[in-house]
Amino acid sequence: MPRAGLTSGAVVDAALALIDEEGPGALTLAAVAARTGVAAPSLYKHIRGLPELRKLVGLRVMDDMTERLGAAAMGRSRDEATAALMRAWRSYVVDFPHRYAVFPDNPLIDPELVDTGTRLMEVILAVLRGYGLEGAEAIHATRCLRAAVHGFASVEAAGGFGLGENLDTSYEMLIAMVVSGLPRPPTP
Amino acid sequence: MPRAGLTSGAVVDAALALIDEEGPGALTLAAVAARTGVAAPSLYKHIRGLPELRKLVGLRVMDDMTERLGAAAMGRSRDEATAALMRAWRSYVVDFPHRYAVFPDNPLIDPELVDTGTRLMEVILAVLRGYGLEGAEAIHATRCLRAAVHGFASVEAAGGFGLGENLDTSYEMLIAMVVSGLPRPPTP
DNA sequence: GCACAAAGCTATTTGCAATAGCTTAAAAGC
DNA sequence: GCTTTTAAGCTATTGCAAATAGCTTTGTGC
Repeated sequence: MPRAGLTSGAVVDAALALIDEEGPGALTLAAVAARTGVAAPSLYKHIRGLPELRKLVGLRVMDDMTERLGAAAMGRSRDEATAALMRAWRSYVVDFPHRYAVFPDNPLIDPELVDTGTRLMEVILAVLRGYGLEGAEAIHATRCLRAAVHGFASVEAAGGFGLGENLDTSYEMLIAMVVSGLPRPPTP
Repeated sequence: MPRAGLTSGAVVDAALALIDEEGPGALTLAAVAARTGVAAPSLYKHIRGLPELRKLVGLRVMDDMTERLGAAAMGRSRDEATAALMRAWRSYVVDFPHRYAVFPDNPLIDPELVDTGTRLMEVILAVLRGYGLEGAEAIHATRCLRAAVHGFASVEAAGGFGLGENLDTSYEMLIAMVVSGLPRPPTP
């Protein structure tokens, strides 16, 4: 029997493809094994089990988002940067609706996620530093931005907005809310 | 063997107690059966299966929240009502953190949830009507409010806010953002 | 060319949801 | 007050997916 040449990265790839195609509920070891052309127990040579696979998938999603958000904020500052960041966040959800559902719940608590989660949070903090926000005020503002953006994204990813009104319009209103609601220390 | 005298309501009660005590992951038919003093297959006399039980639990959570939110908004209007509504929403999460995690993803899409979901949405719409908001603008504003409030609540319920800063302060900032960002037609 | 680590396999166990089909408690009718 | 019937409960069984144990094979390094 020829060797499949799997790596844990390839297992995560297959898991993501599965999630994209059939939703988070389709992520089973049996399905991943079938897709990678291997028997289910063989996966344990690369991952410790389903919980770890979920964690690895979550890490990949966070990394991808960090890259996108960083690119969007790059070269902009203040309101421009905030709006670009928020639009990039949602665009990830629009591009990969199922993937967003496996975004880890508490990346800042779980020790195995805290590094990656912090890196993502740093992108937000960097944008807010453009307003001169530091310390506690920056934390509160980050939480507000995160809550608004994640709330919209998670509802949209779940298909939870019922009525037919344009979602872009709603989101632009949310962006305006956040932007105008950020504390504004005097510009020197 | 004495009869347990179960009803579907009692099954949902047991499910909620389990979720409160051990988290959403602990909701299994086996556990519910043990708690109600009945063999697992007996539960099927009252519920169609685990998916239905989850749905019933979700409905109860939505109903409870609707009651709380309605009571909070009662007798207030405009900014007062909006702030009270938002505080009541979060207070539910603080009181029942695990329960919030089983709040249905898309209550406005699923035909079996749409009535209850609409009733909840009506509470928000009623508050926004106090600003003279109608039609599309009311929909967009409702989505923003919902996104902000649900985003904060779901992150907090999952224990996802890492740093030690005071959460009440963060939330008051979010309330201020939303309140000041709502469209304001001229008061007659 | 051989030794050994790693990648793969089959077989098995465990936990839970779900179905089938039987038994008996309790309420409704006479 | 006895019978009839409905529905609440049971045990036994099936099916599925994760996980573990232990064997086999492939490929690399010496």
